[in-house]
This record gives sequence, structure tokens and C-alpha cells, in this order.
Amino acid sequence: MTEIATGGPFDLAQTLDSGQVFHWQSHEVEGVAGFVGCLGDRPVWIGQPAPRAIRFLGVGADAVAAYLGIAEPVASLHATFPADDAVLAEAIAYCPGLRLVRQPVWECLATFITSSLKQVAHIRQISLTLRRRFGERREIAGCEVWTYPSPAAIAAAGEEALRECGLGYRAVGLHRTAEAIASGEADLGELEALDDAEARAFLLRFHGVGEKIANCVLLFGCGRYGAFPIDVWMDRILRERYFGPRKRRRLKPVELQAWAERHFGPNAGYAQQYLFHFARKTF
DNA sequence: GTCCAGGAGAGGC
DNA sequence: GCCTCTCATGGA
Repeated sequence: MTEIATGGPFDLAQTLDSGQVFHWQSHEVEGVAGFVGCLGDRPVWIGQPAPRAIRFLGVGADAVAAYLGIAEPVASLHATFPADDAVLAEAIAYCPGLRLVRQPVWECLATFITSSLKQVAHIRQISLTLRRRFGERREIAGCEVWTYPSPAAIAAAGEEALRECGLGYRAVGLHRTAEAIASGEADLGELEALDDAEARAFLLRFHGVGEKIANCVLLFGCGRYGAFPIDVWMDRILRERYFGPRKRRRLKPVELQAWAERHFGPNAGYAQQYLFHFARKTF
């Protein structure tokens, strides 16, 4: 059992349940509320015994801090947000301890391919089913957890088996993407060397990956804070809170995307997460 | 039973 | 290029 200080507002429960990541399961250890899951292939328990402290089992402090973005200079990120934005200020005040999680790229890409037109609760269910059927079993704090299946495991499973996991039409995209990566035709390791636009184009080549999912992977898997995914919730809060009734109806999706990236600036994606969580919990 | 969900791709124009 | 339709599934 190790404990580290967060150095700023941090809310573990909000962070792990804000639609970025879909496999953490609530589990108390020694009276401390927390979650079990995997960091890559390592089983982990993470708990929050106090507002500014994180306690964990199964992995090193560096890995936990990197995953949870604990060392992130949140104040300087906020300093890049538009100063006169009352909506964003309201969203941040609603969940000041929310952070962006830095996920393994493949896991993030695969999970968001399965997220298309699905509610968060069902994405969680799909993730768990895929892990239990095709991932590797681990144990931590008396709980069973499963790693996210590798590209090779998903490719070998076949499209039909994926459909049986409740994926529906999403099975095609997940299977084809897994095959492309498992075969070496595509290498996610190349992402790091690319600039944002090139990285987005790289991700868009995969079947089942459009603008929104590519932006989710850039933001949650690659730490590209300028990426701004717009789903139905973001579309709703942006149109309703930032535009009048006439403009709101006329604005095309590409125009809204461009406006958001410009308005929220270089860390637009971080602002996006506060707004998304706020919209989903209060609308 | 109806509506909706962290959308994307194909086809028609 | 833009607009529309379709694609499965389960929770609310």
C-alpha cells in the first residue's frame, strides 16, 4: 500500500466515472473508497482516503500519477481558458477535481470504437464482456479483474464472436482495426512522432473511426489537449449555452467544431471534459 | 412501447 | 462537397 499527495483538487470517483474510461469497478479497501481495474496489464486498486491523497496497490507511484494526471499543472491549464466564459466556470466549479486520464492507446481506440451511439452504462458492459472473454484474468485486493484484450486476441476472436458481446455493427470496425494492428499493417507507436493533424489523419484510416472517436483517442490516449470531441452531449451544451436560438439551429457541426477549438484554445480538450461531465450530470 | 445513446459509412445528389 | 439513411443494442 502506497500513498501520494495530489498537489491540487482531485476527485478519483468523478475522474474514473466521467465517460473517459469504462472498466473501473467500485471496491473498498480497509474502509477507503476506491476502484479496482487494470493499468495496461497490471491489476490495480486505487483509493482516495482524503481530498488531497491517493492510495494504491499493485503498481508504482509513477504509473498511477501518470495515468490519473495527478502531476498535471491544472492551474496553468485553466489559465489558457477564455477568461470571460461563465458556462465553463460553472462546469469547473461543479467538478473541480476532474482530471483527464492518460490511457493506453490501443485500449482507448478499441473502447471508443465500441462506444458509437451507445450510452456510458452499455459501453462499460461491452468493455467488461470483451475483457472477460478475450482478456487475461488478474487478481487484486481480493477481486478479479481482466486486462483489455490485445489486438491479436480481438483479431483471432473473429467478427461473429465480437457480435456475441453485444457490439452490433461496431464489431466490424473493432475487428478490422485489431487485424490491421495485429498484422503490423498499422503501428500505433507511430502516433507519438506525428503532429496533431497528422495523428488525427492516422486514426481516421481505421474503419469505425471518424472525427469524434479520433479526437477521443488523441485526448484520452495521446495527451493531445487541443483535441475536442463533440458528441451529442457536447453538441447540446455548446449550442444551448453559447448561442442564441436562431444561430443554434443554423450552426453546422464543422462550424461548431471550429468555433470550439478556437474559443477554448490550446487546452480545449481539457475544458471539454468539464463541460461534458457537467452536461451529462445536470441536463 | 418509445426514445435515446461519448457516430460512422455508404449512397445519392 | 453536403444531405440523408441505415446500421444493433440495451438503458431510461
